[in-house]
Amino acid sequence: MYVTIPSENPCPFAFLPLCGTTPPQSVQTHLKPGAYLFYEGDEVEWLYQVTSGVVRLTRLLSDGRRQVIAFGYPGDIIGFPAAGNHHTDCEALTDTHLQPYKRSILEDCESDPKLHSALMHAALNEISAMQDHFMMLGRKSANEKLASFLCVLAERVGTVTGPYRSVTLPMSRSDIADFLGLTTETVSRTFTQLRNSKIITIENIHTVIIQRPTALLGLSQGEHD
Amino acid sequence: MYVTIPSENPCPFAFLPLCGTTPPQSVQTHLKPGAYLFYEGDEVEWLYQVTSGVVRLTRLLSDGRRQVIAFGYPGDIIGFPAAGNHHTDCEALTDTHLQPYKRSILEDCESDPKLHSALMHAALNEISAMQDHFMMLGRKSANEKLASFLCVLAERVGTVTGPYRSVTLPMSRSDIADFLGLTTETVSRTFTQLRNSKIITIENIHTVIIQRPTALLGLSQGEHD
DNA sequence: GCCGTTGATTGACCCTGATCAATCCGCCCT
DNA sequence: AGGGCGGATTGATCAGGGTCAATCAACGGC
Repeated sequence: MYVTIPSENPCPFAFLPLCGTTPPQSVQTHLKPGAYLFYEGDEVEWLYQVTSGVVRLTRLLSDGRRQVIAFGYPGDIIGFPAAGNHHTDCEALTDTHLQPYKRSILEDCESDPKLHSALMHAALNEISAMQDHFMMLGRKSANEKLASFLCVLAERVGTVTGPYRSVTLPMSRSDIADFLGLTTETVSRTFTQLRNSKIITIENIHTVIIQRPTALLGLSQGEHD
Repeated sequence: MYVTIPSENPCPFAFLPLCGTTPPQSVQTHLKPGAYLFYEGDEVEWLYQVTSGVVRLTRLLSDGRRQVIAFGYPGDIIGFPAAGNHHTDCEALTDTHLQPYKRSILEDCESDPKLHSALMHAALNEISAMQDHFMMLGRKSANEKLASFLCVLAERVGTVTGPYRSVTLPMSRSDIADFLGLTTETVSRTFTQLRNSKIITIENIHTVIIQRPTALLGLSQGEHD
């Protein structure tokens, strides 16, 4: 999941299970929180579609700076190889179930052309979503970043609670910070600001209720206050 | 071209012409500086490999903020579709020659499996390079950004002039700024800093000579001064 | 050759968000 | 219940880079 440009009526996200084959015994298809699925540099044998739960993809700089590349939500395909290797670490944030696909399906379009094509489209959509994310990282303020993040999450995985929509945040504040190119302190302060302006309420540390979705959307697009 | 993590001995960039077929008459394969190849929202009919010259891919926010998504240098494939459409504008910065490939080759792996596979790999490499670029946009200082940018360019398209390596910058300062998530003023000041510390000399506005490549590389990785 | 235009550079100042540090809170353990 | 731990919040301060504005330089047109 990337922070793409949110809109009032985005095309509804389509969770498309690519394939219903039963996974081979040899592959991990369930992860407990904190478990790693792969590390940067590992050879790619499998791609995965997240079927439930959330994973986090990260990349590290030698001096310890970290960038969260993406969060993997149900429907997302993760593990695209470059030169045959993983270029991020992948850790489960919650109990996660995965549907594995052999990497060879990317290279070989004979054996399962339909799946091959589906993975190709997933890769192309990935590129487009990442382009939107560039805009967010390079050009948006802290306010806009967090507002955009919450909008996208609400759209993707928000649940309706009474008259409002609530969002569960399985990741830590520093995960959010490293995703948006901020510090944990700034993320925390920005949450507080949003709470003070009554745009959100913070039910608990992992649950946010969006009180004024239109205001949040406005903020995400650069309107002030 | 993205700003990937530079290293002392990067794998040499391979300019792989994907295919030698003569282009169909109907497609633009040559662009003059300032000419647009496509706009955001256009339907994708063709992908292109840049064979000579440089193009610029941009995305605009409704309020005018701009992000340069990538520069297209010889060897780069541009025009990957998402939902069938272009998601950036593409303008030529110099005289540019292009090798077009029918978009259908992405969807259909029957007619030209080799080319299909080559385009798939280009898309996968694109994803990986973009991940590196995330790190740069989200986590690097202005100094590091510009140093990284120059390192990558020197590696990719630098030419040897006497004992030094020089780089041609066909794009404007504000193109560089919008690529790195900075302002033109900051880009300009950072160039001046690099010049003052004798790491580069600025031959003219579009040509930089790298006097101390190791120092530049160090800066790009976060060493101070 | 001279101006006008456009992009680049430089300067002065300010503001957002980083940094450093001090609680605070929730949770687990005994 | 009490204590300890890690993450979150809040506060105080600072600085990197943005903003606004004033030259400067290159180039094209006449």
